[in-house]
Amino acid sequence: MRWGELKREKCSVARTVSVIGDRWTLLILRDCFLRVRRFDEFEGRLGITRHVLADRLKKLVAAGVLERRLYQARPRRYEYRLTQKGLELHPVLLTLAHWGDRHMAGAKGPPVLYQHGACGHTFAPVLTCSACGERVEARDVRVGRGPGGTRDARIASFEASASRG
Amino acid sequence: MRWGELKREKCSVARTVSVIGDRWTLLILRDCFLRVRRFDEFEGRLGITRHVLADRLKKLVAAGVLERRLYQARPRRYEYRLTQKGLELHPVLLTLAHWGDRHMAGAKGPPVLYQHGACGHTFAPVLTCSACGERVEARDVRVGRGPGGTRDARIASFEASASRG
DNA sequence: GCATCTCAGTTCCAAAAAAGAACTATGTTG
DNA sequence: CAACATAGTTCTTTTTTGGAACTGAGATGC
Repeated sequence: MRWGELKREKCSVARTVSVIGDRWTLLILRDCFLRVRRFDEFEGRLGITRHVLADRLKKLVAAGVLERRLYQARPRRYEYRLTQKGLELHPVLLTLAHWGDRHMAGAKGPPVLYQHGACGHTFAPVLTCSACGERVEARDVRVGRGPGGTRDARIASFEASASRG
Repeated sequence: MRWGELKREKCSVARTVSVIGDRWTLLILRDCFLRVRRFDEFEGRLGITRHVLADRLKKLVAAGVLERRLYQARPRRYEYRLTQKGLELHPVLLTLAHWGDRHMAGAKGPPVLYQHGACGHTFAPVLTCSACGERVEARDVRVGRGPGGTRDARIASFEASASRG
């Protein structure tokens, strides 16, 4: 399977992976959330080749995750900013970072801490259920076929017994 | 930068990406959460080449995300199962899938639905703050240097004003 | 007013990784 | 004994990446 074919898969993970399932893309997005916006700053921070950086930025713009915005007229210079669609990747990056904090950090502890503006506390991200508000555990999630799905031996077709949260 | 160098970066996103930042790896993990465990079933479902599949499984085992377990003695056959470390990637996959549901689904709607066993409802994952329990928004998170971090122009060194949740 | 600098790319070649298909190992089944 | 099953490995071709140099459009320094 090639990159292009992936986005045609009937699976939201596959489709998401077709956009961000690449190590450079994920690191670019990490920096976007740290307010990095310019080509040279991405290059300098990431140690990515200009070639690949240009390619990934182009793909992210095409996917609607970043927008290329003119910030200077003469000479024309562009920067890259997260769109709303891109901003909504925040939970992905945050859970990714949290897993790394838990499982890949050295003896000294996590490299960064996150502070929740609303309450002022340093926090860890917790995934909860939109319906009941309780914490969601891997073992306690059942997967069933949705309206846009096709048959899959691993996915039950439960008659959605319930409302959406 | 090569794959191997990535895990030495002092960033939890980079370190996590060094383990799962690859499209095939993410799709393999998706299937793991659907209880796929055998080489041939991964191959058949994913359309991955055996070569790459063997490589990715080996890396995931080396990273402690999967374990290779003997399930039949003669001939010796192994299957791959999520470890606790691997199970804790569930929030990553769930947020990934949710983003795809919101932004990449076709007109018919999302391909799968998630049911929360505890409450029985179909739900969407919501990221909340471990300290106050409220929803966490991208714009409302500040990043500061943690105990294992080094200087970074983009990361403030806030004197953690608060407890950890 | 020419050389140098800035920033956002593009181009070129060599090296690494992935696709695709066939082959191996170890046994079981008909 | 031939065919089947499962989990890989090996081989060759194609694609992607790394690395470094080059381009273009102006701004700045001397």
